[in-house]
Amino acid sequence: MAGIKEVASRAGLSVATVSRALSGKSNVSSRSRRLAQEAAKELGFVPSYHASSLASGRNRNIGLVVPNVQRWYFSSVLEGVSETLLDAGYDLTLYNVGEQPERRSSILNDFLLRKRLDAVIAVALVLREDEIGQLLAVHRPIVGIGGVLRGASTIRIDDEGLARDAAGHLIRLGHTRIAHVTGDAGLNRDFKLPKLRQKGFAAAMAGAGLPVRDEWVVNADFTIQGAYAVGRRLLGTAAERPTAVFAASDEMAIGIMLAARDFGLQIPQDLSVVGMDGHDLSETFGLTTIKQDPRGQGNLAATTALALLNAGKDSDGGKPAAQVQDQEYPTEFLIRTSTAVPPALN
Amino acid sequence: MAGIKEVASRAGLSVATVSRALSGKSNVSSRSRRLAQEAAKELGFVPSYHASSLASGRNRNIGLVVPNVQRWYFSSVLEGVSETLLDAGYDLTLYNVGEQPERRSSILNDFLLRKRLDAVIAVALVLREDEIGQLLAVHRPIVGIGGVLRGASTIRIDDEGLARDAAGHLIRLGHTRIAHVTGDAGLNRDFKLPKLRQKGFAAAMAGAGLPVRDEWVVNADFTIQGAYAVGRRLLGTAAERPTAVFAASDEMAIGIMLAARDFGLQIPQDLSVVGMDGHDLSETFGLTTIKQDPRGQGNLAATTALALLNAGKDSDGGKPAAQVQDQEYPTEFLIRTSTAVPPALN
DNA sequence: GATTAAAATGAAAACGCTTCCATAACGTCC
DNA sequence: GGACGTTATGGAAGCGTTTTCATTTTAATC
Repeated sequence: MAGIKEVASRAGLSVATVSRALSGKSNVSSRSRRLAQEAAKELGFVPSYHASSLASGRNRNIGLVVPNVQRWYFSSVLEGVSETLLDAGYDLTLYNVGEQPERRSSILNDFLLRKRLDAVIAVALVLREDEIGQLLAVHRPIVGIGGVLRGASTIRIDDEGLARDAAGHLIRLGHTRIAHVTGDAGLNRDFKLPKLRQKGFAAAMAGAGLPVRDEWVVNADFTIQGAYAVGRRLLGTAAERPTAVFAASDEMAIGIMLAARDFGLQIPQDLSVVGMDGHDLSETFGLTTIKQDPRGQGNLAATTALALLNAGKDSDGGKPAAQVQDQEYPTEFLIRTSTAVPPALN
Repeated sequence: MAGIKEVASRAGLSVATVSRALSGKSNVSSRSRRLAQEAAKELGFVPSYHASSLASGRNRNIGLVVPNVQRWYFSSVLEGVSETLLDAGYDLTLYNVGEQPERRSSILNDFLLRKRLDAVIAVALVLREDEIGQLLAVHRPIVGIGGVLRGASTIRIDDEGLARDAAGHLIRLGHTRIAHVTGDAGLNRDFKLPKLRQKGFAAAMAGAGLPVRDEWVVNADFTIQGAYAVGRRLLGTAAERPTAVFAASDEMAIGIMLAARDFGLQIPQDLSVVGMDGHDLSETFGLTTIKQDPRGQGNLAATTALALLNAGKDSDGGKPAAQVQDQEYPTEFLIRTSTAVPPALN
C-alpha cells in the first residue's frame, strides 16, 4: 500500500506538492504535476479516503434516506441520485429506513450526524424540526423530495392539485360514481402524499357536487397486490359498483385493472381507471395517468445537493451561492385507453 | 462540535479511557464507563467517523454492487443487505453500476479500492480475476450473490438445475410445444444467469426428446413490458402456438400472461406458464414458480461478509475463523394455478 | 540588473480519533 | 504485610492526508 510519501520521494517532490498536484489544485507547475501523476500511477497510489476526509473536512459522500427501495417510485429516485452522484465522483450511502419509525431516529443519530455525510437527501420523509435543526447545525445541506422540509431545499410535485386534475378528468367524462384507492396503513405516519392526493380527490368531487362515499375510499398500501385484493371487494358486488376508479398510484391502478378483468369488466367500457406517477408498466396497461419523472427528480436532487455544497465552500466566491429553494418538478397528463365515458352514457 | 477531549475533561478521565469506554472495550471500570457515557451524552458527542476509521483501520462500511436497482430481485437483495447491515451498525455504500461496463471498472478503481470499504458484496456480477485479486490483496472480503467468484464466498441457487425442474414440470404435464422467454440483450455480458436457465431449459427438453425451436426461445430483458411485447408476437399467430411457456423470471412470466389474456387465451386451459424467482406479484397471478428469497440472500450475504471481517480480525482468536465458502440457498417449487395439462389432452 | 509581484515549493501543524506501552491501583494468596 | 498477578488508567505515538505559512524560485517591469 503505497502512501503519498512514497509517491513524493519517487517523484522527487515534497508531500505537499504531490497532494496539490493530484487533487488538481492550482499553483503547481505542470512539470511537477506530471511527475506526481506518473509516480502515483506507477505505484498504484490511491489516496486514503479517511485520511483525506479527516484532513480536508470533506467527505464526497451523500446520504439518501428512503422509506422502501422496493417501490418503483423510490427505486427510480434512487437510480437517479446514484447516477449523478457517481458521475460527480461522490459516494452514495443508502438508508432504507423501512416502515419502522424507531429505526429512523437511530439512523439519524448514529449515522447522519456522524460527520460522515456532506449532505442528506430525504425522500418522502418528514423530518421533525429538531432533526432538521441538528443537520443544519452541522452545516449539512438537506434536500427533500416529495415532502416539504422547512429550511431545506425541496423538489416536489403538486400532489393535491394533480390529484384534483386526475379525478377531474373522470368527472368531465361524466362519471359520478368514482372510487378512490389510497394507501395509508402501516406506512410511515410522516408520509403525507396519500393524504394530499386524497384531498385533491375530495376537492374535485366537492367541486362537482359529487358525494365521496366512504366505502369507496379504500386502502391498498400502494401495491399492485393490495389494490388487486381491494379491487375484488370493490368490484365484486355487482349491485352498485363504481364506474370509475382514481388510484393514488399506478401500481394500485394496475391492481384494480387486474381485478376488473377477473370479473369480466372491460376497461374502459365498463370501468374507467386513472392512476398517478407514470410507472414503467402504465403504458403496457394503457393506463391514463399523470406522469412524473422520479429518476429526473433524483438527478435534480443530487445536483441541488452538490450545488449547495459548493455554495457553502466558496460562500463569498465568484458564482452566486446556491439558495435553499422549493422546486416544482414538471409533470405530464397522459390520456391513454383506460378512461372513457361511463357505461350509462355509452 | 464537541470532541473526545471535551468529553474527557468533563468526565475527569483521560482521552484514552473515554475512547475505550465509549467503544465498549474491556478493561474499563464500570464507574469510568458511566462517567464517560454521561459526559458524552451531555455534550452530544458523536465520534468522528473518519478519525475513528483512520486510527483504527476499520470502516464499518460495506459496498454493494448491483446491476440495476429497479429490478425486483436486486432491490430485494438490497433490502436484505441493508437491513442486516443497519442492524449491525454498518453503513451501506451502494453502487448501481447499470448496464455500462466502463462505469463498473471506474467504480472499482475509484471507489472500491480507496480503502474505504471493509468488504464488497457483488450481485450477479462476474468480476475479472485481476479485479478479485486486487480486492483480496487489500484484504477486503468479497461475497458474491448469484454468480460464482473464484476466491470469494458465494451465495447462489442452482439456476440450471432449477430451470430444468421448472421446464420438467411442464413436460411431465404433457406439454411438448414449450417456449422459453429469456433475457440477454443489452445486459451486462457478465450476467450469466439467463444462460444458465436457458441451459436448464434445453437440458429438460433434450432429456424428454423434445426439440427446442429457435423461434420459441425469445428475449424479453427480464421485464414485464418486454415479455408482454414478446408475448404478443409469440401468441398472436394462432397457427402454431406453444401450449406452455417457461419464463426465466416471474416478471417475464407475468408479461406473457398479460399478453395471453389480450388474445382471450385462458390460463392454464389454453396456455400454461411457469416462471422463476417468486416475485411478490406471482401469487396474485397464480403463477407457478420456483421461489427464491432474495431478501434472505441479502441478509445472508451481509452476515457472511461481517463474519469474514471478524475472522480477519482475530484470525488466531477463539472462534474458528469464517471460511470462504459456497452456499446454496434453499428454494421452493410452488405449483399454483398457471399450469395444467395441455389443451389437446384436456 | 535591480525591484517587485506572482507562482511554486516544502516543513510542519493540524484533522480527531485508537491503541500501544508504561505505570498505577487493586485484589489475592501465602 | 509483602509478593504477585490482574485490571484500570493516562501519555503519547501513530493513522495518511490536506493546508497553512514561510520561503524560494520564476516571471515581469523599468
